[in-house]
Amino acid sequence: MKIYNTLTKRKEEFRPLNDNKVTIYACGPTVYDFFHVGNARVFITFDVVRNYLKYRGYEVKFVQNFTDIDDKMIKRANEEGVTVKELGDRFIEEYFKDADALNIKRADVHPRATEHIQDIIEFIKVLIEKGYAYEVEGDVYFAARKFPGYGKLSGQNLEELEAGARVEPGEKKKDPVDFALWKAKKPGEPSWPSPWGEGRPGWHIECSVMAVKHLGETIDIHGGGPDLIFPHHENEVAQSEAATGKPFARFFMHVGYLNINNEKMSKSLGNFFTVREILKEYDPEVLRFFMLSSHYRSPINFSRELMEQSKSALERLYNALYAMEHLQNAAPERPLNGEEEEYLKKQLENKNKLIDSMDDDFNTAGAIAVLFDMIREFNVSLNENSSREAVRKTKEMVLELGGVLGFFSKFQPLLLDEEIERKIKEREEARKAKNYALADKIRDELRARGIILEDTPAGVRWKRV
RNA sequence: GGCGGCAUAGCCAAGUGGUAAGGCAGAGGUCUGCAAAACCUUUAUCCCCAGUUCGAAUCUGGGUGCCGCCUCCA
Repeated sequence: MKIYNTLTKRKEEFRPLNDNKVTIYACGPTVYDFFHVGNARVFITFDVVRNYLKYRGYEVKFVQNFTDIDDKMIKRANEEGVTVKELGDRFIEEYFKDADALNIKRADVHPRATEHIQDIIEFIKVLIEKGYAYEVEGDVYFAARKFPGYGKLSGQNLEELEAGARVEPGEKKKDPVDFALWKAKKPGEPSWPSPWGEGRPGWHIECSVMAVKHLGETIDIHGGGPDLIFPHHENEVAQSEAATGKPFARFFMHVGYLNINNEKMSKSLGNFFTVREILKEYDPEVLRFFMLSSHYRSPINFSRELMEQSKSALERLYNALYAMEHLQNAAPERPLNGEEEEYLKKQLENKNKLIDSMDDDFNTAGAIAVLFDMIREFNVSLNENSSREAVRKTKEMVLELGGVLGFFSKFQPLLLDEEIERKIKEREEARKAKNYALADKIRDELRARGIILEDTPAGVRWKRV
């Protein structure tokens, strides 16, 4: 399979470093607030990457961190009158609520920066020993110029960077392009003891340290949002490779921006949506569908109109699934006939098409299109006279492939409620007796309870809203 | 100023040399007690210009437009 690598700016054939084991580190959220739809895009993308690699037979170890100490954390904690620790605990909990709703599976490890302070200190010590970092009055900086490959990820060179770089008041860098590994304590900030005095880690160092600790010195895939390319990932590469002398990440994957009205989402523009807000109005799976209906590297525009489109499209998929469920009960149990053999062969070709799409740098948009091809094929080819076997196999296939994309989590094929079952029968009686007033009343009643009835030539069929 | 990306139907979106997938919306039709679902039909020469080629949405050059990074940001 091929993956686009930000390091080389090309699609490259992906092979893990160690036989079939894949290590992935994705930069997670800073836990000072609910996460927004832009974050969600990254999390959903990596969820699919991970699912798909597993589906293709790889053994995946996936790590996603929580940044729980930085300027934003400190600022927000002060505003809310809580400790940084309390703030982090709270929004990690909230992260999981939203992530679970979106059917984003837990990482194998969710390391927190504050739980790796000792590792961070050790790492910085190594950098100082090797001459890549220096201490100034309790701060420690990485000397970017000492690392020969600095700029290779973002395609910047030091001269250009220097022109745009700035030195914050209070910073004691020797060179504007240097960046902080350790920051001396300021009044009112949480701090930890270190060889350079009380202080806290800089932002970039945590990811290097935690990636190396949990996944090893060279990881297969590293990624995150597009704005992490520079400086975050650039700095990670420099630190890590300076310390270990080994390539840090073999593949860098960066997700495209999620824009609002074609503009980058930002708080100052007031076009900022948290997932929590969106989920009040839309099913989480609609949001996931929306995200995956474009390629992960393309910028996408978030809007209500597009959410509505996604909602309708997803519904078409679910309709087919419920139709399969219905046929699986209604269709006769008998061996496949020639036509059905042919049909399944076509569906198998579709499945391979879907895999080809995904093999090509996780082309989820292409994969979704194939899903629609599959259900059209089903709608056209199978009915209540078809072999149950053909229906069952179709359903398994669609569920399996949709599952890789994280869809169909709310597909509930069983009608568990006896009362509803009774109502459906009652309505059938009424219809036979041409008592349509009663029949429609029952249908409305059930609709209000989330069950939609559809009359088909093969009898009544139901689905959930 | 430096670096990079994008431009495909009303909307969204695949396709990166062989004659335009898929979804949403619209129109017409079939089926139907009604409704829904489904199916059928219908809607594009791919921003513009020039070039390479037997052949280009796909490659090259130029132009136009939009966006992003270079500073905390997913």
